[in-house]
Amino acid sequence: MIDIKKLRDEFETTAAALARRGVALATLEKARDLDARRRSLVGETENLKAQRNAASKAIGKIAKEGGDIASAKEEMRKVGDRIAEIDRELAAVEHDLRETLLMIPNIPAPEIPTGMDSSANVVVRKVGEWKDPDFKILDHMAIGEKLGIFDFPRGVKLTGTGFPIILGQGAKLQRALIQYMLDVHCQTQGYTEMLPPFVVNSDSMTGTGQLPKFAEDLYHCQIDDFWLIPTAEVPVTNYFRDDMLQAKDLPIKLTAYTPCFRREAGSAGKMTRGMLRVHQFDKVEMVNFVHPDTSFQQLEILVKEAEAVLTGLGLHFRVLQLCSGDMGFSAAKCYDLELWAPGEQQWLEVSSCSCFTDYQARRLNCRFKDSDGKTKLVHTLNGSGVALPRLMVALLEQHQNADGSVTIPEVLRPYMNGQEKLLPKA
RNA sequence: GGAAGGUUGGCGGAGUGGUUGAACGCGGCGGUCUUGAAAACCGUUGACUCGAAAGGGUCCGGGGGUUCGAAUCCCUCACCUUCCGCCA
Repeated sequence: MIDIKKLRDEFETTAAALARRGVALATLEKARDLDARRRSLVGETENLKAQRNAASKAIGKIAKEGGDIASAKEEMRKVGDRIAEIDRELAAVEHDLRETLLMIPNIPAPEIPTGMDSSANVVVRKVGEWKDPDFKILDHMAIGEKLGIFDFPRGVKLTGTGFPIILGQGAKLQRALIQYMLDVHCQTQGYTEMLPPFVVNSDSMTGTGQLPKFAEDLYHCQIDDFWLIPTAEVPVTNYFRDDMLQAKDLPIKLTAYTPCFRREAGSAGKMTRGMLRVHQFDKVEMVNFVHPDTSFQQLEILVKEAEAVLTGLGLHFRVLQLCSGDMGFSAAKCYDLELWAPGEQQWLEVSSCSCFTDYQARRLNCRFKDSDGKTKLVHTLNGSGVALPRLMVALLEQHQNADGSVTIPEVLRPYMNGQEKLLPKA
């Protein structure tokens, strides 16, 4: 949620900044007007309450002295009725205002490029290198077939399309990758591991911004009003919802492995081949709670932390800075990491690292006591570190050999009983 | 699932209808002392919100109710603890 004071005091500049993300002026004007109405009602009801409080105090005194309080009580009852009336209207206005504010995305950082879609994103750097080998490159589906590590048809039988089954040495590789990534984050980057619930309530989904706007992308358990998490960001970030942190504890860096569940309602037919876009996948996520003065610096660090995973695996990738229109709803600034998939001949997004400034924290009501004694909102960041299916795709395709085997990166071998290659089935 | 008790500020913990926004302790902040630190002592210290300010309002797990007036009484929901039942 953006700061309503920004709309109050700096309407023009805020509107201009949000226009870069395609926010309609009318929405902002509605919020501004509701805010004005709200403040006027607050003034009215508070005056009456002050009056009532004073009168009640006096009534108490008179009653103690045995005086007559009947008429005063009657008068205050009327005041009470009026207060209730105003408060009802106030509650309605506040509800509308909140709903409106929840539909407004974060204000983009000034330095990010303007654009409505991915075509305006900027390649910041490429890391590692890729040279096509002198044998015919296979895509991950063909490699998976040779290795016998995927079963898509039976995934459809069990659940439906988009729920692949990973088998044997593939499953083992997946498990090794998860453990490797968590160890990188926890042992060398100062993270604390968390194993959170994979199902959360509506308050949590609202805290991180999935609700109310993106309900159709989520799986919902109606009976309990629970939601399957689309990313570990949801439970991990909500860990500190309605919390008061201390300045000396910041930054707090948490990482979690979880499965992620996404309906991908708007993406039917797009890039649905194999493992490229699925409804359930595994991911390791990093979440930072930081001091507001350091958040954009921390974002640069966070990107490097995600990159370290890919570099360690010897993979070629690029770093994109997203333009205003391509960023997630809550982000002020965002980098994507994309792995090269030679078999697909395309770049695959495996990580998105975002700085949310105070946008999430305001929704979450996550504050901290600064060293100057003031209470402030923390800034939150998160980044994938990283998503597994596409990592698996790129790894298979980049590390494939002429004989159909796939070389296992050295850093993973300790997690795979020393195994050096994935071997084709006999 | 059944029964009983509980939920108060950053933390612990008083408080059962009228100067209680809340005693007391811890922690935090400022100071005295000290070469420095610790200890001790003194002072200070809730959040949110309206207001230019003065000042006002709201908040004692969530929601609703009674009352002129509720942390205090009633209803309801959630959570925690203990006991019983069931179960991986």
